[in-house]
Amino acid sequence: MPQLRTRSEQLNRHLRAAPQLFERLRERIIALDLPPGAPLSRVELMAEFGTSVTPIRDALQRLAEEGLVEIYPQHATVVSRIDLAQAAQTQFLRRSIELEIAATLARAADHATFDALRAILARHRAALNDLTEFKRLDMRFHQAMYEAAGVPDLWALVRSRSGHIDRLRALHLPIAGKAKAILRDHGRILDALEARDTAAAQRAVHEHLSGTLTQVAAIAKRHPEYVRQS
Amino acid sequence: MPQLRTRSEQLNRHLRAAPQLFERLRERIIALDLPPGAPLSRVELMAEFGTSVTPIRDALQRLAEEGLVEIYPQHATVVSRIDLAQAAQTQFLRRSIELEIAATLARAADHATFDALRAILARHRAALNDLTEFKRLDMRFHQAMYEAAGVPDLWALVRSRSGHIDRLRALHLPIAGKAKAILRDHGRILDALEARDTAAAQRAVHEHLSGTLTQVAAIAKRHPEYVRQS
DNA sequence: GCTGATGCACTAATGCATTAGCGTCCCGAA
DNA sequence: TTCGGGACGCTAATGCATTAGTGCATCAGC
Repeated sequence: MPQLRTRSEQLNRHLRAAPQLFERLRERIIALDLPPGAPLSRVELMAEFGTSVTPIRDALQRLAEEGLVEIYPQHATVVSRIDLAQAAQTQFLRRSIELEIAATLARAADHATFDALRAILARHRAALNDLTEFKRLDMRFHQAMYEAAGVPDLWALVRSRSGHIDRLRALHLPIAGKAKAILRDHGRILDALEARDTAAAQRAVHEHLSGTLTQVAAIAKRHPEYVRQS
Repeated sequence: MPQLRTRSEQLNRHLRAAPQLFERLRERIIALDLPPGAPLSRVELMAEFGTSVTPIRDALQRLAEEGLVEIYPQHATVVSRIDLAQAAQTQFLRRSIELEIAATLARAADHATFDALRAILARHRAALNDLTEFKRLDMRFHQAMYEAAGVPDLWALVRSRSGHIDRLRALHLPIAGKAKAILRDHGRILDALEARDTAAAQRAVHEHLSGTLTQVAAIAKRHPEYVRQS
């Protein structure tokens, strides 16, 4: 993780062009506002953001490292198609980490940790009808487990690799009862952790993270132009 | 993972300046040829590699994303100190993934996979006295497991995050019998996988990956100037 | 008269703008 | 169907603006 060293760097970070461009483009790609296959013309981006090519190049290179854009040197830069293999590997990654986090917390988490997680879960339950807040607290719950297990950077890692999965989620149809299932899963995980039952906690994590990508086949058929043929 | 699209890109990739600079600098940092704290002056690098600042800037930014250099804007760019917290998190990451890989392979690997792993292990045993080949085959064994489990990109991910650990390894004293312990561990893992004994395979993986960072405290005391004070 | 602090100017290094060079793809003609 | 020319746009080079750190000079206080 690049840390912020000086006070002025903290102030300037949001003034620097390239990171801002990266974030804004990333959001638009993940929201499918920039759909897979869309060309990313540097001259258009120059006009839109009022910068020169250098910050744009930097942002596009970072996006390419996350797999969200593909740069064909000397030819073009386009939004990448959704790579189901990459999405599956990221899901494997996340499941691996969170299973191990569950084992760690079941063994060694203290009361303050459980209190913090319960507090998040309570707020999460209260946000059942506020979709953006619900999503935020969903992530917050997982992030808190990463931090409690001493691996906060791995949360950032998983997030940074989730571009393809996030785009699949954006194509998901809203499923009735999905939110309640999430709350139920989080509650089960927490109960098992507090009971120091490693196996139960891992089962709950496994189940929680297995349901996410059930519709992929249907999505791939509904939007073949969005999915990489491989 | 950025994939190579066109034939000529594959050819030119090794001609492009920035990736070459990145690789060479990375090797020198990991080998401690460029020790923590060493300044990376653009003008010196320009003179040394015969390019302009743009490829150098690209390479340094990629190194910064991997945590191997720290860029203080308008001031300096230096090789980062070894971050023990980051190293521990990377080790957690690797252990998490390989435990899950072990579960996957114990459940579903076929004979061809085991044959391939046994072949690598045999060559590995034969390379007991060739250090560089031994290290190469060590990595090859793990990489083969990632590939067999269907997550080849996660191997690249772990590798790319291993900079701090690799530098710790470079400071390790050679331990008598270390190589034989590695071979024994790999053999145990493979035996358990072939016996479809998930628990035993995971125990073997856990033990194999636990011994790596035993000397950290001693190293931090021997080379305090190399380690980030946190 | 001496010591310490404050302020200003200078140096150095990065981010960004601008420009040149060159490879790739497309399209039309043979 | 194949080959060549041209447009497109990505990489690299060069120059400029901004900013952090440093050192010296000046001034106030003892």
